[in-house]
Amino acid sequence: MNTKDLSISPENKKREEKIFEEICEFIDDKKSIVFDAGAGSGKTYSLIQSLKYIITTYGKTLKVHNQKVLCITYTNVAVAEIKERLGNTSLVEVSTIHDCLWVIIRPHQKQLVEIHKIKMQGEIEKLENDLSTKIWAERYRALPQEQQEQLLQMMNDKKEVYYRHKNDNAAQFKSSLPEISKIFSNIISNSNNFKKIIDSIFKIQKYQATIEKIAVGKKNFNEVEYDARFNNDKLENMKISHDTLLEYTNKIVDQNALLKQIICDAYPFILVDEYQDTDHKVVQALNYLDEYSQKIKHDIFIGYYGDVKQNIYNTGVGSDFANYDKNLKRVEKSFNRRSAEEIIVVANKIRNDDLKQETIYDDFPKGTIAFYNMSTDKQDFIKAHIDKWNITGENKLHCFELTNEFVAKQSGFANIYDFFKNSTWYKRGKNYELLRDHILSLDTKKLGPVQNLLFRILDFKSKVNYDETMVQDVIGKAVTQDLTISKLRDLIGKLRNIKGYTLKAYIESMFNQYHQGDDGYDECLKYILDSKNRSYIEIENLILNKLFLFNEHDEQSDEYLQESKDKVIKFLEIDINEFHLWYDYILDKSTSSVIYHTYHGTKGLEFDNVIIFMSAKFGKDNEYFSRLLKVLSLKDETEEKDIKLEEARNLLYVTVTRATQNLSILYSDDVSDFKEQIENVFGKIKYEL
DNA sequence: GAGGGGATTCTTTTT
DNA sequence: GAATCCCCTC
Repeated sequence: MNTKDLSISPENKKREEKIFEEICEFIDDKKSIVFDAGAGSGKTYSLIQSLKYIITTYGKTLKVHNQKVLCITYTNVAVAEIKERLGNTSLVEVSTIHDCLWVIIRPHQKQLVEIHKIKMQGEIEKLENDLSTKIWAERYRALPQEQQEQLLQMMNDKKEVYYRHKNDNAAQFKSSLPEISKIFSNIISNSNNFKKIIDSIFKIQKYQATIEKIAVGKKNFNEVEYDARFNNDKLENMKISHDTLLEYTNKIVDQNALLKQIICDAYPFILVDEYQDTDHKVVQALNYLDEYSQKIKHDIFIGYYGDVKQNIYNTGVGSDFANYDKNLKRVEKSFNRRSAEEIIVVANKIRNDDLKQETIYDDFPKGTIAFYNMSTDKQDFIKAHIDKWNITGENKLHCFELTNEFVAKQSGFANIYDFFKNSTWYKRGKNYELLRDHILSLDTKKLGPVQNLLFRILDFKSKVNYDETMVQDVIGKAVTQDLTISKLRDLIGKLRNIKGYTLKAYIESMFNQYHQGDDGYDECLKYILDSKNRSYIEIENLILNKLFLFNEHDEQSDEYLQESKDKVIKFLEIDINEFHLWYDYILDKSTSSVIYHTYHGTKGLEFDNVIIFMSAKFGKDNEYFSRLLKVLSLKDETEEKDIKLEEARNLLYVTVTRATQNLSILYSDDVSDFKEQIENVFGKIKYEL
């Protein structure tokens, strides 16, 4: 939808300007605000506008005092977008919350280490408490003291064996620890509980040792480090992750008056993008700052830009925001610049607060919205809509699914997804959580190691015939020695000669032409693969090792070995077109006229034609959406704040407001209990196409 | 048929 | 890593 040609009445223009003026006044008065703007209202535009106003009005003063405007966002993508839209300026520091906080607190190592110590002491207490209260530690508790100590001693001796066999099946695990199985048969009989107990004890030991090392001032233990790469703390190694960074910041800012003053002096203007997604702790820390700045009469301006109803992750403050600073001034923007009237009306009903949007345009084309309830085949449903909405490669259809697995499968690479999902590595413990990022992340840096290798090959394959810069890149990096023109031509010919209808064939073809000492070809392979492997079988083994035989200590049975090998070969023999679809998905450049997304992944985006596939359940919750539909049109949920309900409502709001022109929802489960509720919001339910 | 223990199965997203 | 499913034993 191109909104450039649409017209806005002078009256609406004036009203919109007035909202901006209101913000400017609060900026001038250093009165902190929360700017609530619904979906499609141009919230980011207002944020940029505010930043520009601050620069033009206060730029000189800021420069003189060596001060800056701080703009914090939730994601790196948002940082990039704001930087681009804002243009070049040294007066504004745009950064993610975590980066920014770390820069601020990092120099205060003395205090940080102290906080870190207290944190570990707290963790030890928690673990000890678990051991003395939790059911899984019942049998450990029942042991007399000296036996507990004996177990501890024995396990410390067997530490290596323990970790080596921890992931074996229960019988094997037990037999790897024969003495324990004999003396402590009662405890180890439930191996899962046993592991929990031992892990807790080991963790306590580690923390105690680290506290000790801090006390004696051991090298490497006088500094806390923030490691953004992992999601878990490694407290014993003085490493913290995202959440703990916020926790420490919160403590340090609260405790340290001087630091508060330094921040207030350095950043008299702080703008927070998508405030509803920021963590409780961040809002709390900012709150401390605001209060403190008033106390010392160095008023600062904090602007929270966002929309409570678009809080779809349970990590953000969301509607709890209202509980923090009751003195915030509220600015609302109720114009919509995105969608057709029909969609705005429904969206207004879904968000059950008092923010009601209206279109800013006089002549936005008519749209459609429909709620279907039937158990039709999804493909038939899509086909019907392709006709109805004149879907083509230019006018695409965007379908929303709840899970990544569905998206992957609908997008045409089910076999690839299933291969990784069913591999041993991704089934092991917490690795399961990495599956999504490793296969589907649009940020190629986040792909798994195997996926990354395949991606490199596919990237080369897709570019070698069309993209001269790619070829030059490969060749350029590759050829250190001088090649004659004819040899260079040979080399390019060879690279373009790599072919195959499966990855297996393609990789084989890649190595078939390889002879040691080949002019440049070896260097090319090195550049493409970023590995030393120079035969198909080595690649096959690499995948096998990463996904099935990763634990070098494991002695695997022959059957397991054979089975795994077969899986890898079958994987590499998948039609290469499936890999192309995967590749296109990763790069977000699918040529298909039907594109799939997860609900959550569409946040911030907009599409002309949208189908939302919905069912009662989501994840482990069998009534995730049916529960919401039951009360959909009811104004008040105040009886008691229902977090799950709120989350589902926000998610529905976000998805519905993505559509600009045409929207159909297909709900596939029974609606007989809440027909009226649905029809109050979406109009008559349709039972056939 | 109860309960103990093992195996299998999962949601979304970001830092 | 927690919840649930599933199987075995008494």
